[in-house]
Amino acid sequence: MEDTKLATALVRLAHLVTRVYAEVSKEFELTPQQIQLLCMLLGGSTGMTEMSRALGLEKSSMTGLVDRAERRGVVVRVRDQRDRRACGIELTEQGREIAHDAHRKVTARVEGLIGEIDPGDRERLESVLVGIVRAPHVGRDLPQVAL
Amino acid sequence: MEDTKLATALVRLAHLVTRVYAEVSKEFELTPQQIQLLCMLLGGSTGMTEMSRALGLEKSSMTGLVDRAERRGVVVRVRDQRDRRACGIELTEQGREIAHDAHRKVTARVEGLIGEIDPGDRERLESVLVGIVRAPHVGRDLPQVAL
DNA sequence: GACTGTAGTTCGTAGTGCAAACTATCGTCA
DNA sequence: TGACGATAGTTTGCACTACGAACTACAGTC
Repeated sequence: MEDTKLATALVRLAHLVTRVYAEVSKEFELTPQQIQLLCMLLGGSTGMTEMSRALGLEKSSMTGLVDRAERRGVVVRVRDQRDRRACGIELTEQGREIAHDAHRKVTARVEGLIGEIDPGDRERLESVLVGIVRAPHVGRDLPQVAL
Repeated sequence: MEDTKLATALVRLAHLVTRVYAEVSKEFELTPQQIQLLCMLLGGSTGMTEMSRALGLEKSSMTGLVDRAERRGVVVRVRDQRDRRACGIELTEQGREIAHDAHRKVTARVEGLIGEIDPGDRERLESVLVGIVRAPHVGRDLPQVAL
């Protein structure tokens, strides 16, 4: 009988946030994965391999993801001059706008989920969560500008 | 410049939990959706429509999900005697075991993520999170035995 | 210049999720 | 009783996600 209530609440909360994410994505007629890609790119453009590590995907999965995002005009592949095998993924103007808007909307709605809470509780929650999210075994492969 | 740090941390947490969920699912050679279905059924068997509402899916999506779960021998469809259109979804013995194990593993690993925190903080957090997860605009369509 | 490693892509497969159209049954009301 | 609208599930076609294995093309090295 471990103390499992907190973990359970966190899991449920995560599911909730995932739904918010999905709903916001739909507003832009993009998938959550595509939106995540865009938000990640706000932290700067990267190559396919690096991005696939950041997203926790096989690189073969990246190809399709970027293909579809490119078809929608939100990113472009830019051939690397020094290494002609590699290419960078970059946001288009439209992609950047969407990324910002989506980021704003998601955080706003998640704030809405949280609702009114005691400022002290908020701070405590914040520090605990930031601690979790920054944990070493976690951070390695984790996004910089996640969302 | 709203206070967005907490929301951002929550979004990242959601992504983390999603990964944990995916990793645990893989240990059972099932998909996260299938595991979620099983965990939900721990709260009692239901019909397709009710479950689709609980999972936030169209009922047409449920058909396939249950088909595949049934093929893997973790659930069965049981024709309703009173209403011959309807059918209940029930866990098989194997399904129930997997559901319990997966539930345990997920909560254990999420507990691991949380790490050491002050017992007072823990209680505080618990009550805050439970409050959020139970919020009215949320609970309506939400799982009972979520995870 | 051959060799090994790395960056991305291609292909086949399984699964997710939707919307629209459909089947079968239920409950009601005339 | 028999027509009718509502409800429970299924089917179909589509777009997307994700994987692993095999592949192409280039890079760096010995």
